[in-house]
Amino acid sequence: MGAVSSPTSRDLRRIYRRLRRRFGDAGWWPGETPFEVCVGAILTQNTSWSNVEKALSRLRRRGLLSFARLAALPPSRLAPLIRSSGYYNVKARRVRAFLDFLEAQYRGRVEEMAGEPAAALRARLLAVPGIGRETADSIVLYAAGLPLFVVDAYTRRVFSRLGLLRGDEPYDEVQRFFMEKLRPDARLYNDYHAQIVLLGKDVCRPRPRCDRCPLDDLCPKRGV
DNA sequence: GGCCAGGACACCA
DNA sequence: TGGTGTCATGGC
Repeated sequence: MGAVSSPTSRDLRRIYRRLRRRFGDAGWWPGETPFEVCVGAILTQNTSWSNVEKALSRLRRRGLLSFARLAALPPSRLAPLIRSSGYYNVKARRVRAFLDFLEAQYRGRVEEMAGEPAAALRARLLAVPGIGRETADSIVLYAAGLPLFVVDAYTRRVFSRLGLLRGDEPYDEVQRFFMEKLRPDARLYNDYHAQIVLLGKDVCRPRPRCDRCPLDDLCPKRGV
């Protein structure tokens, strides 16, 4: 149920190879440290990355992109610094909640999160207010390096364009769609999702311009 | 000036 | 359980 058609793991690998051919090794999450990845994952909620990058750069310039420095900052002082990322009051509180969690559970060290199973870490993160499925999975995969496939707006858009998803399936269902077909490999999940985002940014816009899409012959919307 | 962007959550029926 | 409103900036 859910998927419009029933692609096999071979289909997903074929799409991946096609994307790799176009974009190369994405080697991707735009963050310089695992800690930055966590902060970025929260700031990018429903926000374009360019706006997030402005906020991260601001924090970086002030030397605030570390647990110790950021934890010393109350949300009321963090909020204006992340203004460009939108929803800044909400996000300041969410960053704070994450920092409290990180301190309580992992002594403030993101690296220590990698020491437990992906599913267990995900469940813990989901208990943090302001961290939902996508943000939790982004942290698990891109900061902790554990194998969970990240589902985001790009994932839904690209694969619904391909006719392989409706696009409105529940998050966990879309995640299973990928994880049941791909081997549990964090590097694969990382790069696959990165490729999807690159394609989504590049051609699979809401108003599609599919003329340059490397998946043309797979895409029912070709020529739209 | 309107639309869109790598969500999460409270509230309501 | 599903639908809706809220949070907000910046680029095009």
